[in-house]
Amino acid sequence: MNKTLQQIKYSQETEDLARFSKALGHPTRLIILKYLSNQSCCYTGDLVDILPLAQSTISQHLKELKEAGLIDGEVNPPRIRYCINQKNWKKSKKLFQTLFQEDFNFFSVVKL
Amino acid sequence: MNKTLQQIKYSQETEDLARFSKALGHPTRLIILKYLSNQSCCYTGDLVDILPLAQSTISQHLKELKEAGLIDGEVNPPRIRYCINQKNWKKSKKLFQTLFQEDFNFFSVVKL
DNA sequence: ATAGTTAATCGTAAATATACGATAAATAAT
DNA sequence: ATTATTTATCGTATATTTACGATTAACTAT
Repeated sequence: MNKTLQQIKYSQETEDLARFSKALGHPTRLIILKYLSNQSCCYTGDLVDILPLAQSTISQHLKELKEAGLIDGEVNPPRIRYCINQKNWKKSKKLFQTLFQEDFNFFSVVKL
Repeated sequence: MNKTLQQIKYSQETEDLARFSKALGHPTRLIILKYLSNQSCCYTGDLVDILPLAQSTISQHLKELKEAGLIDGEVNPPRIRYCINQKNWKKSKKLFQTLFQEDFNFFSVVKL
């Protein structure tokens, strides 16, 4: 007797952590984030110089990081200046810390 | 003048962190891991009872967590006992800590 | 006005992920 | 031996991801 349900309602924390994790789930995006957190900010072109990937591909990765909330893009024509979104970066740091805490109460954190 | 290269060689750390992140990048898998880290171990059936998903879907998620190295499955017929792989769990914890460190040297961590 | 620069977006192809039901395998219980 | 239990795997459909080149948009510089 299998259950069928397309949509599950997860807690906000679980959704957030999954979204952040997913964004971190590609080596190229990790490189971008590490670069950003070191340089504080950069332009798309800086990354195009560093990474052996097409400009459009890098732009796509930046879009995903932006949509996950991990970076911001400030228009500075004709370029766009990308920075880490400090608020969400800290938020994701906290969520990961909670996940890896030695002891936590499952039911206080996990709500389906 | 766009670059074209299908395969990029990332550092082992970057690959590992991306693999762990990707595995964490789905709410259902987060729930499973949180449950496991609380219960220490469980069977597939326990998760089928908790999660409103088909048994085959849960089995698939367990497979992904296993392939990422985050859990182990010990055959205990006809059931399979799943536990967190403590070694890799700690490893991923460390990798995330490094990622979120306030200050680190980009070039000491990131090697393309 | 024209040309150059920067970076997003579009169109597309291939691969991967997510979900399901059905089936199979392996064992335990009757 | 037969039946029940547990869980992986198969087949499949749909959605998403990842990559590319080409194009477009927005601005700068000449």
